[in-house]
This record gives sequence, C-alpha cells and structure tokens, in this order.
Amino acid sequence: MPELPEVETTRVGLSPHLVRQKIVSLHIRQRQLRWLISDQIFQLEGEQILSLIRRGKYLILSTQAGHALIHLGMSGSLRILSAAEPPTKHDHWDMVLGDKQVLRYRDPRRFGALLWTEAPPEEHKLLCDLGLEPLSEEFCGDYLFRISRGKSRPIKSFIMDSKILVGVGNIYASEALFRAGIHPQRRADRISAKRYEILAGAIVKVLKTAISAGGTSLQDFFTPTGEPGYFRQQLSVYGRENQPCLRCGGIIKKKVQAQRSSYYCPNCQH
DNA sequence: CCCTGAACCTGACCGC
DNA sequence: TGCGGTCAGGTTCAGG
Repeated sequence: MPELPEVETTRVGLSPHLVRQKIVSLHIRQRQLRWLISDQIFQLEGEQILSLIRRGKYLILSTQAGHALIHLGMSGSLRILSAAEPPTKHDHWDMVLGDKQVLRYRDPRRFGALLWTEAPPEEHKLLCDLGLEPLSEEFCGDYLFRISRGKSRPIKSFIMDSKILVGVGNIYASEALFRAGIHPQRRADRISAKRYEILAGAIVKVLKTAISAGGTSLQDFFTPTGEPGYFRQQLSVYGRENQPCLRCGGIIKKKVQAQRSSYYCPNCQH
C-alpha cells in the first residue's frame, strides 16, 4: 500500500512526536513480519530518538546505539496513541515513549519489516542498492533516459524498480504515465529524451501533489493521527477501469503486467 | 542480464 | 450465511 507519499506523510506526522523522545520500552506481540524481528531490536530500549528519516519506502529511526529500519509493506501503518489504548488484532508492536504515548505498528498482511542495524543505514543490504530519490536534485529526465538505453523492459516496471528510482509503486506509476502520455507497456529504450523529461516532471508532480493531500487511502492507510489521505479523489486512472478518461472521454483500460494491474487510456498514452 | 511467476499473509468483495 | 475464487498499496527469491 504505502508508496513514497504515504511513507513521507507518516514520517512528517510522526516526527514531532518522536524526535528527542526517549524509548521507554518495546513490546512485540507478533515477531513474524516479512522477516522475523531480531532480539537485537531491544537495544532501542532506553535510547533517545535522534532522527526519523525516509529513504525510498523505508523509515529510519536513529538512536546513539543503532538504527531501526521500518517498512510498511502492503498494509502497514504507524500511529501515535495514548499508552493506555489497548492494542487490537493486527497491532504487532508498540514503542512506549517517555511522555505516556505509544508508537503503534499495525499490519494485517505482515509484509512489513522492523530491522536493527548498527552500521550506517545506507550500507544496509536493503538500502545500499537503492536508486535515486525522485524528489532529489539529481533526479531528472536525462537520468532516466541515460539508464534506459538498451533496456527492453516495459516503462512501468522500469519506473517501479527501486534500483533505478525509489518510492514509485503501482498507483503512482500508472498516474505518472498517464500524465506523461506514455503507454505502460512501451519499451523503456523506445522513449525519447524529450519524453523522459516530461515523465520525470510527471513523477515529481504526482508525488508532491499526493504528499500535499496526505497520501492515498484505499483500505489500510491512515496518517499517524488516524486521518485518511485524500489523494484518492485526484487519481486520474488508477482504479478507474471502464470509466471515462478525464482528458479525452475514452474508456480507461486495465491490463495485468508483471502481476500488477496497470490502468491507462489507450487513446492518450502511446 | 532480463523477465516471469511464486512466495509471504489477511481481509474485502462478488457470485452462487 | 457460507463457500470458493479473485484481488489488494511491496519486495525478494528461484528459475528459465
């Protein structure tokens, strides 16, 4: 579920509640997420939170002793609650904070992760091969154009590949391609530099707009204060199969590509 | 290297 | 009400 805008919304919402707080204790009710939560994670107890940053779809919570890497998978969410609030069925872990508040992780499908690392996080196996941040200075159409040469794979899977750029998942890939007028199945090496310029702009625009709206809530996603994200109302193609294209009035199609649904307008996207 | 398909897990929804 | 099938925002891994 959560793509870059939802993870960024989570980070922004949590940050004022977490940074400089002391972690009083950690309570794990379900260790089996995407990977088993290691006992090393208890080194967080007694530590002060120094920062909460985002890299791609990962959140990195840093202390003097080491770093917790948090991934929300498909259905994960984080909330700040009163420590007195009883946990419910899929609330897998709690981080009790110094001010009687608790950071609570909920994840029905358990595809998320909570990992411990003492080395610099950027060296971690899951982070070291990640591509550019789409909202960074270096990201541009020319970057996509250069590394797409000789790549026959479809453009949708290309922009969803975290080794190339991070944070673009199934919703925003469809949305960005629609805005750029590019067919999701077009080969990556058959797109001009000019069109990559437009695509890079569309990716940045759609991600920034979604962050401003607090992300997209389909089923499981809520901001840390329990609010849904409102970007769903601005989706142009995602989830709109058989509905009219907002640009040309044609019919939006859905096609399964690499086991993921792609939504597009066959008239506007080539 | 490139791509596909399976795997991990639960819940919502739809048709019968 | 119940059952079976399908689908869902992510990512890794095995295999051809």
